[in-house]
Amino acid sequence: MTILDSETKAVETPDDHGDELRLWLRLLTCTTMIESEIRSRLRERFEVTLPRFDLMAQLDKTPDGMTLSDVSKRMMVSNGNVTGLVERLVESGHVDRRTSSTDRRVQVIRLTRQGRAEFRKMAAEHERWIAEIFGDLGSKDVADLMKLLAKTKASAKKAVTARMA
Amino acid sequence: MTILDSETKAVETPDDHGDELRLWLRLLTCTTMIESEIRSRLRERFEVTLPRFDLMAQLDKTPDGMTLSDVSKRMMVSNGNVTGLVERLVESGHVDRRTSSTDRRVQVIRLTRQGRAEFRKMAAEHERWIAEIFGDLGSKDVADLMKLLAKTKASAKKAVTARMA
DNA sequence: GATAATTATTTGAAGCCTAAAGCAACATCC
DNA sequence: GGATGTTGCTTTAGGCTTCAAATAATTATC
Repeated sequence: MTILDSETKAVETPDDHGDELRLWLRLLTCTTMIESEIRSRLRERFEVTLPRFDLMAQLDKTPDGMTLSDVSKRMMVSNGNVTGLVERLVESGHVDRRTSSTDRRVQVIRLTRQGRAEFRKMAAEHERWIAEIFGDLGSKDVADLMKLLAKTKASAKKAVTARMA
Repeated sequence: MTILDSETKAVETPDDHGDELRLWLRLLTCTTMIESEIRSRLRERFEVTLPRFDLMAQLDKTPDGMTLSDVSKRMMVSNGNVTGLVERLVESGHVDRRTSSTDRRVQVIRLTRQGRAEFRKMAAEHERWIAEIFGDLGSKDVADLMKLLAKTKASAKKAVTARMA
């Protein structure tokens, strides 16, 4: 709802937040579209799900392994979620899980040799897919988007923190 | 990996797609953070989930009701998913479901009076939350982001279409 | 060293989501 | 008007996700 002020210039009412809402919907649509495309391709080409791929990506960065809690924090998902995810990856032979020798509560997980080899192949293709998907953006677009999203992220983080306080 | 060309200007190797990958991760992080904040608030304040809220938003726009297939298309989720979602909303009294009089295969769903009243309250707060979350962005930022995301969406859509062909 | 508090993980209940198979009702075509 | 195909929806099996409760092991406290 816009009104015209005395100088006949469009002015928004104090509590019109339609622009932000539209921005949010567009952001969501965009992300969802890309994410579902990535899911489809991972499934078609490698018969792997995105959560599994993400978990393997974390493990690929830490050859010495991680504890389940580490994974949970890094991926920002619940502990119980990681338990099940790891269970299935152990099942399929991609991940090795063993109890820590110094603390018997702790499970240390690593990629198996096969898991690492497969992941590397997937990651390489994945990177090409992303490049293709963002292909029509020039390098200035990419830089601008990075900046604006950084600002958005900071703004969102502030709102999250404010609510928690 | 960047190299320096004869004029000492940074140039990227042909197949370096790191920037796009970083952009994608930032986009994903940003969206996920906002989405999970919205989920939390909906749950805390109204004890409602995001999928339910989204479905009610669709129904609020069509007072004459929609068929399950309509909902499925609009929300871009599977038919089976909608069946379950609607089941729970009927259960909680927010949605009314009845078989079409002209085609006994078709289920027409609408918001109940109570469902509509509750949704309106939720939607108003939701809009304020979004405004708060994007609060640090100026109106130029918002406009720029809209434009860049439109471009991104178009680029992604092209990649999706190309794969399907 | 026993008790209490903390930490790491698992389990269970519930919801969300998909793909694929199945069922019922409608539409078409001869 | 009966066989064939299509459409709308539900069901099933499986995976992902959370929260909360339970277990087990370690650390801190006295």
